[in-house]
Amino acid sequence: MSAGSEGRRTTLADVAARAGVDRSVISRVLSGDSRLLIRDETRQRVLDAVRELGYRPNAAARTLRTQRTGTLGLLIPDYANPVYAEIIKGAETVAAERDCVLLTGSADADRGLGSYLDLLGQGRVDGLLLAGEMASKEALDGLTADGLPWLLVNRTMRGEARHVVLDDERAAGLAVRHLVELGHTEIAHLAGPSSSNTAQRRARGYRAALREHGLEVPSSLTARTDYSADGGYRAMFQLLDAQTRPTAVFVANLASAIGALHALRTQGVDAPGAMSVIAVHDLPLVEHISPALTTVRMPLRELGRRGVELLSDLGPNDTVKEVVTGPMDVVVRESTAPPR
Amino acid sequence: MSAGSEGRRTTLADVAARAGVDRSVISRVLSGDSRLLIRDETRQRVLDAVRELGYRPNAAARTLRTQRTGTLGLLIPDYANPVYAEIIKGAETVAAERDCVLLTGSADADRGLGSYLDLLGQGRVDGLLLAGEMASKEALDGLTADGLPWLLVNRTMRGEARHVVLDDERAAGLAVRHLVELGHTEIAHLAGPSSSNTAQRRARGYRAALREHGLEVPSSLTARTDYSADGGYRAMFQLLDAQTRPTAVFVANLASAIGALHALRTQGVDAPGAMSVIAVHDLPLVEHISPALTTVRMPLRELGRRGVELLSDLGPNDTVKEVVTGPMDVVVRESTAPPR
DNA sequence: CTGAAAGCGCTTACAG
DNA sequence: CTGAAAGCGCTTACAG
Repeated sequence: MSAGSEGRRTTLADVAARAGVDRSVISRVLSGDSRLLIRDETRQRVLDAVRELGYRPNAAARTLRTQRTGTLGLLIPDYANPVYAEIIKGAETVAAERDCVLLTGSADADRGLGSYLDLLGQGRVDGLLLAGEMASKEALDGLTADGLPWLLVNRTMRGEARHVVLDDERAAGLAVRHLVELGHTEIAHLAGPSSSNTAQRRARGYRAALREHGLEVPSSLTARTDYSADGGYRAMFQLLDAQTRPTAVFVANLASAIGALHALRTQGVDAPGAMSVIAVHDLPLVEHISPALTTVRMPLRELGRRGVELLSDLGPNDTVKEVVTGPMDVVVRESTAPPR
Repeated sequence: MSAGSEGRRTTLADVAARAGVDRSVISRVLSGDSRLLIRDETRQRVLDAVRELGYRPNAAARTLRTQRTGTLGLLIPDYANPVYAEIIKGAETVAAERDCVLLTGSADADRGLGSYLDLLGQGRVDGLLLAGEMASKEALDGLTADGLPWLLVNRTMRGEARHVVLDDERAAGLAVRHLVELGHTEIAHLAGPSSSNTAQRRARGYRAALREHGLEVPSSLTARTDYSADGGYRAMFQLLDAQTRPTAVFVANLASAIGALHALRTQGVDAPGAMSVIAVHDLPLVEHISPALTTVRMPLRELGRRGVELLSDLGPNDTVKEVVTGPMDVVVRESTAPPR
């Protein structure tokens, strides 16, 4: 299919020669230029030549000329976190619908936003989605100064009005309500790291929901996890040592909940008999552990979708603050039950 | 830091004007051209101007000129599969070391290699890593015809000599040996999908290891999973219904093993008392489920690393077949024990 | 020691 | 209806 021997790719000039027209005509036919007046016969010759030669426009040349790359960047902290897997999927789907490439990369403490940007150089992406905690305010202002649109995904930042997030307060509220409706009054929170934006919002939602239901909010009922299973394991031990032991715990993420269940087993505390457990986020796996975990399912794909949609229409100096309103529901399984 | 008001980015011409030299001099200073003879004083003026203006080369222009993008593509079937998360991490690390961007994307039944390539257009990547089963032989030959180097990662393909894989046969052998050393003689296999390359190699390794230890290889002791937890759950039920119930099972991947443990609980079969379970791959999570899963830890990061290393040095017509020789070991936890 | 010039492959305003 | 020309921002062989 491709022209002759490998080595040189087909360019517009090749197609033009074959179709017997100027390069510019090929370009306009392919871009669907409406102001182009062309005989059907000529158009057909052009399209045939394109097909026969397997022509595909050179991305670098097009970008250099148009100053648009057709690429968006997505920076995440960790591929191993299934939360980001879902966000990526949603984002890729919309990007593909819009004939746009999504360039996903990871950054962490070692390799932060700065090193990612060094790699990207200038003009590799038309905009940047930043999911997670790795970007400093200075770095973001640097992006703005460079004229590169960016958008925070799944986090907010003081003094920056460019984010799309989920309703983490509401998720916490749903979890607490589920536990209250089961009859629980001593409801603990296994909170994520205080530096994490989602953790802050889930903790805030937890406290608000307790108050709303007329319950006290003793600080002894909150323990911290770093969002890992190990962290959840250790934090659950803390809760079990508290003055008054809770009968239920709202856990800020899945991995911590799995660690928490482990701690309960270790200590011979029956779940859900002596301790109900509900966590934010859902995965097929949690149906298969014991007890199967009750969760609050979050619209993560929708979050990724909206991220790309908003970023596509965002100028470098625009602002946007959006809370995704996708479906969010409590998936009741075995790990929650009335207190006994 | 960036020059003046946002809108136009700094180009070589801006830097040249500031430093009072020709654009070509700036370019050669930055690229470290050894044949460039330049006074220290001039060099310093150039570097100062670069720094003061925050100049970064335009990627598209450089690519158009050099025909190199400094970008490698990595195509995976599914971000939610932690196996690929590890491969990506290894690949990104090496790519960053080599000042190269890794563009990761996913393709599946709906959006296959073809649509990914359509998005990439021409000249977006210097090479392509393909991890998983989504590429047909025709598509690969198309890449070769286009002069684009590619490499299969974690899979082989008949008639194509361009892959880097793990030693799945050896992993299966280690698992079987662990079970044999515990005293098991009725060892089943919960195999991955017959279409999957890794699944085939693990199944082959399983059979070879049984024979090596002088054990029979009855086909009734193999059941199929689609690599999901649900699949493992269903497949375990099949094994439990077999004529002679095995005392141990070697499971082809983690998710299936978690489903299999669930099936055992459901049927009241004690693990490891009545059934030992060992699976390929390892994750922090499996330490926290009950029973904590015995696994064969695979050098997935090393696989990603080698993928990028090999691809970087690969011409479009070269061949390479490599088995990664990273550390691979049995992590003994609670799910395996002597038969009772 | 440094500069002028060509050209990578496109797109698009303009000319006829 | 179609073509000629300029120019996006680099790199590099060549000239002096």
